[in-house]
Amino acid sequence: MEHSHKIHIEKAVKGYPSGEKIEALAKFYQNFASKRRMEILFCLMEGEMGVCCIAEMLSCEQSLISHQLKILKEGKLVDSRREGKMIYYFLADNHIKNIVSIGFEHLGEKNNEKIG
Amino acid sequence: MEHSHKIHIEKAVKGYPSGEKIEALAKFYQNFASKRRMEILFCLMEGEMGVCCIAEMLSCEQSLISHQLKILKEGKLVDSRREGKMIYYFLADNHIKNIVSIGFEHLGEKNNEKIG
DNA sequence: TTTTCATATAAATAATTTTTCATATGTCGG
DNA sequence: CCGACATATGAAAAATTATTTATATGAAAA
Repeated sequence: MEHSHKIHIEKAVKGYPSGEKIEALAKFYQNFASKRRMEILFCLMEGEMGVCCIAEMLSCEQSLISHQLKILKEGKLVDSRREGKMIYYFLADNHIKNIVSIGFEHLGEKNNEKIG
Repeated sequence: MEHSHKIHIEKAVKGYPSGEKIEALAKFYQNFASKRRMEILFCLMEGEMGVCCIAEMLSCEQSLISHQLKILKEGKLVDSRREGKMIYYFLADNHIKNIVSIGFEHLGEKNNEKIG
């Protein structure tokens, strides 16, 4: 569980997946494919946060954030809990953080135009 | 270089990135966020392939494939080389394969509704 | 129970993306 | 050079997604 990802990866790519799987995968990545949602995900990286707080941080309308949170929740990237009137959202699992980070790493490397 | 991704990940997530970086990241993931493009990427997983061959495999128009390949190329996910009249496309680097695979893994785990 | 605050939702509009269709470009064989 | 094939491209149409606006829901406080 602590060894390199490589092993899993090799396995995952074997063969040509079904149309359904490919579609699901594209849909999954769609969640990460908007600036707004990515910003929301970054807000939640440090821990849970209420809707209006997110809206403030990103200086945009509450209903917009609600809409995007709904998408993220349907995609199981985030989950929420209620506490009084407030509803706190949080990342659904560590994978999400990792996936964001791997993209981040990738862009970093591209920008550094690595020589090695 | 062969040890777990974890270390990089932790580092990558520290702090709140600039709007530009977040936008770039979202744009990067956008490449993976369409069924069509994901299919193309899977076509190229095994090796390079010509445009018309991809179009045949995915049974859709050549110009559609060209358009999508252009997007993928601009995003540096793929690159191409000419050989006579044909133009062969291939994945730009291993990262791409890995990112697809990690999403794949993730969906797999979700579907298995892991207990552990 | 009325008001207020936090959030959700529905419907309309705006913006973006995907697909198609027609045509252009580049390469090869003759 | 010409015709045929592989690919690219531009512009219009179709489809999808994001944003706004207005309103609804639900919990708490008065």
